[in-house]
Amino acid sequence: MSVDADTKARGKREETKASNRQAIIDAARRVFAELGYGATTVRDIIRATELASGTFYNYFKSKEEVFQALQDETALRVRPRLRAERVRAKNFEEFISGSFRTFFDFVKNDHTTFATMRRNPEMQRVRIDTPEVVAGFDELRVDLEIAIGSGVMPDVDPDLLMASIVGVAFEVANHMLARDELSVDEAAKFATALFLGGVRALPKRRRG
Amino acid sequence: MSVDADTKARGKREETKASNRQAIIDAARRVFAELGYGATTVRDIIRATELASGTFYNYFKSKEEVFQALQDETALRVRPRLRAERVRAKNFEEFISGSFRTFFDFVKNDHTTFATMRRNPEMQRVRIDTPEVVAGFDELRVDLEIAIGSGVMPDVDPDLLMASIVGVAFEVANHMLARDELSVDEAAKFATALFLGGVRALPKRRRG
Amino acid sequence: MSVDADTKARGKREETKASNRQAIIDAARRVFAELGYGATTVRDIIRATELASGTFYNYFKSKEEVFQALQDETALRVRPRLRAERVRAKNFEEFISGSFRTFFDFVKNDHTTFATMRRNPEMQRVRIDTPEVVAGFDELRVDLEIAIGSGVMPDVDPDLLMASIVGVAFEVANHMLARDELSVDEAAKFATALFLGGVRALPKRRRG
Amino acid sequence: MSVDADTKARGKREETKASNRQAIIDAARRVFAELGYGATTVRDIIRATELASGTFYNYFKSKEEVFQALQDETALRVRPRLRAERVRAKNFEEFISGSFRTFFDFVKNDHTTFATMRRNPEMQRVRIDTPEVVAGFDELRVDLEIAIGSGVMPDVDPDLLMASIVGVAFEVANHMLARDELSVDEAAKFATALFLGGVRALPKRRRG
DNA sequence: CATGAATGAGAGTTCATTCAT
DNA sequence: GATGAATGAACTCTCATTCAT
Repeated sequence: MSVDADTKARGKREETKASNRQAIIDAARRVFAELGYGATTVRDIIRATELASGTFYNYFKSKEEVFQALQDETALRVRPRLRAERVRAKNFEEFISGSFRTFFDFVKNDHTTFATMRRNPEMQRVRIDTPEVVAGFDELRVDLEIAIGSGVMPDVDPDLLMASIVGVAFEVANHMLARDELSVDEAAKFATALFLGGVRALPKRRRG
Repeated sequence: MSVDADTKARGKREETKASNRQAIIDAARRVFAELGYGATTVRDIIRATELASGTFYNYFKSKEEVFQALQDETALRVRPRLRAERVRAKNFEEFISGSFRTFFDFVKNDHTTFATMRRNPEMQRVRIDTPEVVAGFDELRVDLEIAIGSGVMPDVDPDLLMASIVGVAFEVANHMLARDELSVDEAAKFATALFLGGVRALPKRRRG
Repeated sequence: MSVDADTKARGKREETKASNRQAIIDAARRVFAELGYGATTVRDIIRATELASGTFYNYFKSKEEVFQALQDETALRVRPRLRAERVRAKNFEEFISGSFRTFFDFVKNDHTTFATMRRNPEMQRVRIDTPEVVAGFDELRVDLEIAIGSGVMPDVDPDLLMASIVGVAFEVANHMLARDELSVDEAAKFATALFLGGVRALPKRRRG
Repeated sequence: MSVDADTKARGKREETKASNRQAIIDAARRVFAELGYGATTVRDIIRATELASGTFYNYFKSKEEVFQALQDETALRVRPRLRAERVRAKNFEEFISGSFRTFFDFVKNDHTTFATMRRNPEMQRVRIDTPEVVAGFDELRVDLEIAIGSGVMPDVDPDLLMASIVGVAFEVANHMLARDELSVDEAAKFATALFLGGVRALPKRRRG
């Protein structure tokens, strides 16, 4: 067998492998969105693929692991966009406005993923933040600290500001999905105005 | 056996009946806080009481139901306080500041319940909102609408404002629990300032 | 409900409980005998009872545990008989002869149990000694030591003598079951003669 | 590439083929010794080699088959030694003494194999005799019959004598491994004396 | 012939729920 | 109304085996 053939063989194998992994993640995304995290079983996920039950375990150890992979994948898809937006920002308004607009845009267009975080059959809203998601929060906090350091923003508590932005982002996104007539633009304008007006009024940090 | 004893016995029994229900709820609160909602089983809950497994079903139909009862109990404990605070408010500042202060105060002192929303064994943050909790959000929205109607507050979108308040409240509460040195007072001051400053800047509602 | 009724209720319950446990052990005995230890699954055992699958786990944690219970039950049934025989013995001949006869008798009449130790579908012989069985070996060793101490038997190594008796007992029993024409009496006579003749020739113990 | 290299490659390949089989058997021996027969899976065995899972099936059909191959290999290593010892024997004493000594010697020095028969995770002793091992027993029986035929030994039941010898051999070997201070020599002396003394006392065979 | 991912039967086990006591 | 064992559907996961590469 020539090197070429070998390479091709390897290529085919790894291709299948990657596509199977993706198939499982995609199925998981759909099923989580439909049933909610708690009610979903590993069986539900494989049933939603064309793979055999055992195959799931070649890729993930458990429901938790595939969920995490799913959240991480999502986070890794949004985070660069958000970062780019913040880096490009020339002032605080652009920083805030770009962030919210990008996030709401993503939520509107990647409905399924975000829905996972929201619904289950018992009508309870569930939100789970995986480490990768939390890392995205952290990135925001760091950028806020930089903005404070460079004088673009007043010296407020970056932790609490980050928390507030995240809280507003998720809750408003939720309402946007629930109320169809609310556009990305309106949602972003609302959240941006709240923070532009609010930040000026925030207490300056104690120096510890 | 005297009539007194009989009466006492009857009284005792009804007391037991009520206290069994409470015992289950209390056990559920502890177990949910320890294991997280998803990992908790009905068995775990009864094991944490002195009752037999069958007894559970004299009071609740399922894990979902007891969880709901638990959340409802909590919500019913906070909601009147929050309502009272808002009713007593003579202006928008008192409205906002009283709400946040009351909520953060509750979170700090009723740690366990709020923890349920945060912990699970995989270090992920989980938040579940039951209908009763959502009803509390609704109450806030209604009060916001009243405040807008009476001119105490500018005519902003009450849905989005409510969502923002809720988002900030939960996220900042989370940070308060994570960062021990952050006091209820500081947290409340931060959130209050954000909204006092922010609301003025919010876009006025379109008339539809 | 009167105390009587209470007692009766309790009685019925515990009766069922005990009989279920016994039903599982009996089924296990049959199934192990037929399939051998290795090939037997917990499911095979419950299928051989009229109980539901989950019920098994109210009584035993695993195949190992039920097997042990089974072996122990057996050992506890034979050991007293063997002990009685040895205690009744007025000399070494009666000691040995009574032991072998009792053991072979038991094997012949409790065919099923002993078979468990012998066959599995791959034609391999399997023997598993649980702690309770080993305890029976120990009892024999202690009785041998007593016999040596009282001068009834020469001062040979009781460990090795016990091991030899056990080895001969199991192997000869095996052959007795394989060869139908071999009677308990013949088997016992053979083994007894071997040890009566052999013990005299054994090396005396080194004094350490 | 020269003819030499080609030849070498071919030789290497066949060598590999043979050595793969041996590698599997060796791995099986180690794994069985560690986990016991029942708990060992084919996966455990291949994991203990450097081969891929599919490769296993080029050499063996199942766990049973590799176990059998392993036992056979072992039996084939001991049986010729035992046979040689018995053939060389000039009288009954040498016959018996040589057999036990050889067996105990083997057990002491090939610890691992014998351990398979003894250990399992639950502290129970397990003994499994494969057909090849049983064939070794048979060889002994045939040699006993020859010895009887040639008048070297009294006319006792060769089946039962063989069974007794095997029983004593395995049990005493077990004790030898458990009690470190017991030497091969002492064990062999004990077993030999038992049978030398015992055989004289054994009942003569009925003529059927 | 080696590889190692896919397969899917089936083992072990859990658990909400029922129901005789 | 309390009890707790029985139930059995359904889940998680393993593993021998196959087969495309």
